[in-house]
Amino acid sequence: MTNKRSLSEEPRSYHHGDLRKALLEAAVQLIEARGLDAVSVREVAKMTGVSPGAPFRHFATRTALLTAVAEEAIDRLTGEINLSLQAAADENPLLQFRAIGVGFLRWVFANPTHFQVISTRAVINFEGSTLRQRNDVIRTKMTVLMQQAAAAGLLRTGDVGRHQIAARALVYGLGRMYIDGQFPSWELNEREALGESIVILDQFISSIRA
Amino acid sequence: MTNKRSLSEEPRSYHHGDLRKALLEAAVQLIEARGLDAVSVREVAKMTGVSPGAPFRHFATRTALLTAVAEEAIDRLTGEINLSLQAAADENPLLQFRAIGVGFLRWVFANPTHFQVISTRAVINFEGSTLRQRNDVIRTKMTVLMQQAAAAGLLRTGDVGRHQIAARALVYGLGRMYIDGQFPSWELNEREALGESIVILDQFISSIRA
DNA sequence: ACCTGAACACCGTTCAAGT
DNA sequence: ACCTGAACACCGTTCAAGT
Repeated sequence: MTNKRSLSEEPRSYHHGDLRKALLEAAVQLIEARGLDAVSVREVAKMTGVSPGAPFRHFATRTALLTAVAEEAIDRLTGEINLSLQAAADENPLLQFRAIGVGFLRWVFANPTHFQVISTRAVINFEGSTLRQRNDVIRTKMTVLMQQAAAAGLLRTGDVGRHQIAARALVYGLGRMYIDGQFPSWELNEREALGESIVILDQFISSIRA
Repeated sequence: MTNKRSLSEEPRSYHHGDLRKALLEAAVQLIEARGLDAVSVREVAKMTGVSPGAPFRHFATRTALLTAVAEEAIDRLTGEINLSLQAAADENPLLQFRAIGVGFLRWVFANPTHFQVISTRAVINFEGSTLRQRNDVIRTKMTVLMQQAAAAGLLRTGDVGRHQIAARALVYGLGRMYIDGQFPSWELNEREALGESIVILDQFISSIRA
């Protein structure tokens, strides 16, 4: 808040100190308030008090702006998953694997619009960013835990790699069904949705457990 | 093709005979060729050879146009599922339930952009259309089959309703992961994706079978 | 170095006027 | 009844010009 403006003047000039950051914050606000489609570079510029062309000094395209939002978002998602993993640090590998799913679901249901930004490829530049690598960190953890679970004889039958994809598709599907508005169809209101989703995950975990 | 134009004239006038249909076809072409975001009412009008305002005589908004596309799409999806169900007519309820999933996956992997139109609520008017009812037809079938499977002692433990949601979330998640470009992460190329997805579904079905 | 503000080629949507 | 074509208020993006 208190930076480069040399003296006590109104914040009316074109010095934000950190326009980049201000633009990202405005974009997040706009997503939260009016949805992903409502995010226009011009509106974000207006909210930040700069001219329509100014954001392009910091983000080459609208996609680049939203990709930056997605990178922030995936960091927070990873954080939530790590919290959940820590809380399960003393459990067996299968329950740690489950904890990843729980962390994912918690974050998605608490931050639906951020999940939308991460998961909707049309709106971000997944490859030309750090998103793939950040995603891979989580996936690698899942793989390791699944293999440990198999090695420890915790799993029933079936292919381990496919159990892993199934688990991923299950929680991803639950999250997408939520943001795609498919839960009302299933006679679940949104308040129960997270709890139900965790129960469903647990039932899946049970069904693959030895 | 041969209708209201009274005599042999160039099709240059504003009589398409069925402009509504022509607009829908153009929209589908555009989605197929350049993706959902590329669908603008103006472009669809241009492809059909009419003025920018003409489509609004048939579809009140861009959303209404895409909702009509979605209604067509869900009919084809239902058709594919029914085909799959017929092929499994002699099987037990659990395998018929599986057949719904297989039909869904087949259709999604063959028509990814149509699936995107159906599933992306932001772009269509789900409630103000017949989409919910058409969706309910399939869901009701799933519910009936699941209950029959339970009654016939075909299921292992767990809550039947939750197995049903899990199955739905699993195939929905696989479909969305596909159109969201998440399969490369899982070291699956797109050609193998359908086959793998069916194997994963089968593994899930196995895990809930008695 | 960073931002302004005009400009360009697009949008969705409306509506008087034409046939 | 159905379509045209101009108009309005928006877009994303570029770029000379200002500070």
